[in-house]
Amino acid sequence: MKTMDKRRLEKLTGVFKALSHPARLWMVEQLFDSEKCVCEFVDVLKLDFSTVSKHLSILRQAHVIEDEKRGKNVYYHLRAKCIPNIISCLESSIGNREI
Amino acid sequence: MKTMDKRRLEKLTGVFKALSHPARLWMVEQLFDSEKCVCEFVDVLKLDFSTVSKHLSILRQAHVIEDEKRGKNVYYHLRAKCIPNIISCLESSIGNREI
DNA sequence: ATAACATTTGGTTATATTGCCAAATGATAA
DNA sequence: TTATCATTTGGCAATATAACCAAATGTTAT
Repeated sequence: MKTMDKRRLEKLTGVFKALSHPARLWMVEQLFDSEKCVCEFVDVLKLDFSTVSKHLSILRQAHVIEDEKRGKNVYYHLRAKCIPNIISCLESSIGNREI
Repeated sequence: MKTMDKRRLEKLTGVFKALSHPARLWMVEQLFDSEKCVCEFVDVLKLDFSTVSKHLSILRQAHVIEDEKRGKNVYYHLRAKCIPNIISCLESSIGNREI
C-alpha cells in the first residue's frame, strides 16, 4: 500500500462513509431530481435541526453534495452525479438476492 | 420514508459502511483481478490476523465478497462485480478536483 | 435597530467501531 | 492421535460516531 494510494483510499472511504448512514443516503436520494433545503429534510426525518445539518455537512465534505445559500435558506444539490447509477448498480448486484 | 424503503436503505448503507474503511477498501481492490487468501492480506496490512478476518467478515456480510475454504486456507473473491466501476466513477467525479 | 427565522457550531452522553490478545475451531501432516 | 497451520470468535480498551440541547451566526422583515 503506497503513500499516494493511502490518500486516494482515504478520499474514497470518505465518500463511502458519508453514504453509510440511512438518513444521509435517504437525503442524497431526495436530491436526485431536485434541490432541497435543510428544513424539508428535518420535517420528514424527525431529527433535530442540528443533527440534519451535521449529516449534510459530512456529505458536503465528502463532495457528494454542495450547498447554496439563498435568502434565509440553504439549498443542497447533488454534486457527485454518478451516485444514482452506483445505487442502482448495487441494488441489482446485491439487493435482489436474499441471503 | 416508508418501511420497505427502510430495509432497502439499511442494505445499501451496509454496503457503503463495509467499503468505508481503508483496509477493507484496499482488500476489495486486491480482489478485482484474482482471489486472495487471508494470510496474503495480513502480510501487507500489518494488522493482526483476527483484525483482518473481522474486516473480511464485514465485507462478506455486506455481500461485497465471498469466501471459499480450500485446504488449510480461506480464499476470498469479489462478489459485487460492479464495485470496480463504482470506484472509477467516484474517482473521476470526486477524486480529480481538489477542494 | 430589533425581532424572527433558518441554519450551524459547541458540548455532552450513549452507542458503535477498531484494534489487539487469547482461546476456540477446523483441516492437514506426522 | 497429536501437532501444526490458517482462520475465526470472544473479550476488552481506545477511539469515533450520532443524537440531543443550548448557544452562536447570518439573513430578512418590521
